[in-house]
Amino acid sequence: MNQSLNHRRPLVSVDLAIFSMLHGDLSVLLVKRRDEPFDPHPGLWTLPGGLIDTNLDKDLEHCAQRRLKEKTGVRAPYVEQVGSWGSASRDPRGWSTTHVYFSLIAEDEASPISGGNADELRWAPLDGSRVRGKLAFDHSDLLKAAVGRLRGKAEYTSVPAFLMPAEFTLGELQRAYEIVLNRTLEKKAFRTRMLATDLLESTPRYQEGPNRPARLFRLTHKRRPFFFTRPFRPR
Amino acid sequence: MNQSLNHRRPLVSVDLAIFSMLHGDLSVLLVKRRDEPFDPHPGLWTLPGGLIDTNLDKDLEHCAQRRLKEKTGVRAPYVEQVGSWGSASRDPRGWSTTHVYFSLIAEDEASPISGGNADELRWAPLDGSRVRGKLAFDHSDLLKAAVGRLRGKAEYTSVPAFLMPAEFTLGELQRAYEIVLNRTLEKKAFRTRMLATDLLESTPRYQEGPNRPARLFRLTHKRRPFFFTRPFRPR
DNA sequence: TTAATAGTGTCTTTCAGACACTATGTC
DNA sequence: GACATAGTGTCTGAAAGACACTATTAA
Repeated sequence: MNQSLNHRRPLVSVDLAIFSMLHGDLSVLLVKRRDEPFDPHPGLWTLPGGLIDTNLDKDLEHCAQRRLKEKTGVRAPYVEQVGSWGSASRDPRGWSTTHVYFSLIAEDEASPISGGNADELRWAPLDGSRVRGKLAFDHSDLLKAAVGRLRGKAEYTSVPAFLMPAEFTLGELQRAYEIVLNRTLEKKAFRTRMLATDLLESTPRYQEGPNRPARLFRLTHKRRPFFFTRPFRPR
Repeated sequence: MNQSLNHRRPLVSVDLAIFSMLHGDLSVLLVKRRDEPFDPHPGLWTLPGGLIDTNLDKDLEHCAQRRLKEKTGVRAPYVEQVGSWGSASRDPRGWSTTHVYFSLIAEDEASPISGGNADELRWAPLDGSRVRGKLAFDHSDLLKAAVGRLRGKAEYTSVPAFLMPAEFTLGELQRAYEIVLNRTLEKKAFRTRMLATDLLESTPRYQEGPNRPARLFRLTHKRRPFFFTRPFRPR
């Protein structure tokens, strides 16, 4: 037998940074680790995920979708791989690797968290690239990378549109971008940019309010995000 | 003991797409698999890489650098993670994952391939995102993703500059971009863009030729690539 | 001189930014 | 009417594109 196959094999897991926009905050879903004797970091919060199950999962994407469904009960409109991490030290149980995905869930899909198992779940609002409190393992780093990717994509793609509920106004979409980017954007430029894509379609409905009603839009059935030719002006 | 630790562990490897510009072709370094009894795909070519050695490697980056050094004998000026792949079917020996990195080697560093072990190595010129001939495992897909990343980065970053030798002319740099992007670029726009960065510094030397000598430039000691505010115009 | 590539001047085009303006609802 | 937010008209500005022009070498 080939000697290299006898190398000690690392642990392999998939972790998810599942984002949603809740009460005006970009938030990420966290799971509390159970208090069990041989578990490292019992009681600490982590990104949802876990070891690959070589019987259940046919590939990494599939594993990510399975975990997502398990925690949120929904199929996310957008999932993207952020990257992978692996080292001898990130998990006290030994050499381990993780494949990190981020996904965006619409605000109105985000509430029914659970999905079957009784893990303790919590939506944590982001403060910059961090949440309050310490995360287990290197999950703060993973989260930071995922938030960085989302912010980066917000500069020049339509990715944040996947945070929106079924119907939404351009004002709401702009606010979502502003929260992700943590800066204000110019209204006209934003609207022109968004309407130039083939991603939004106008509905015949309006959102009523204490002032002029706003046109409701919905996403067309494009799966892929739109890439703008220029980023928003940095400040 | 936690049951999940008893899951069968996947194989974990790191693979590298090492690019260089050779004789006017963007080329990638390949290794020939040895003809051994239990090895899958004996005699086929693959991207260099291999299983993580949990004794030697402290993390994935370190493993990538070690493999790179092993094959090329040089430390690449640029290494970037492309992503990770994993499935039950990509390796006949069982569930396996790989972490893919791409790196750029200057033309004048690329010749002394070897580095200690006597693997059969070859620089294969790229035709689109492929090389002539079949690669083992899913390495054609990994290569395609790595080439796609390099091309993508060429649109709006200075990344291809890391393909250049110690001193080079702006014309040579433009040709490198044109080969990577597989289209011509407008000279003035290209020069203005490149000189607006703080990446190039003028040397007092010129490259002599059968016509007007061209100023030689070198890279400043910036490690990070420069991100331009707009991509080159798509065609 | 010619051939060839290096390098520039300058006008056009594109699209984001700024910002004032109008529109339309509730109260 | 006031107020608030929706939505537009239009000028400015920054950087790329086009392309003709000049510069400098060898032969």
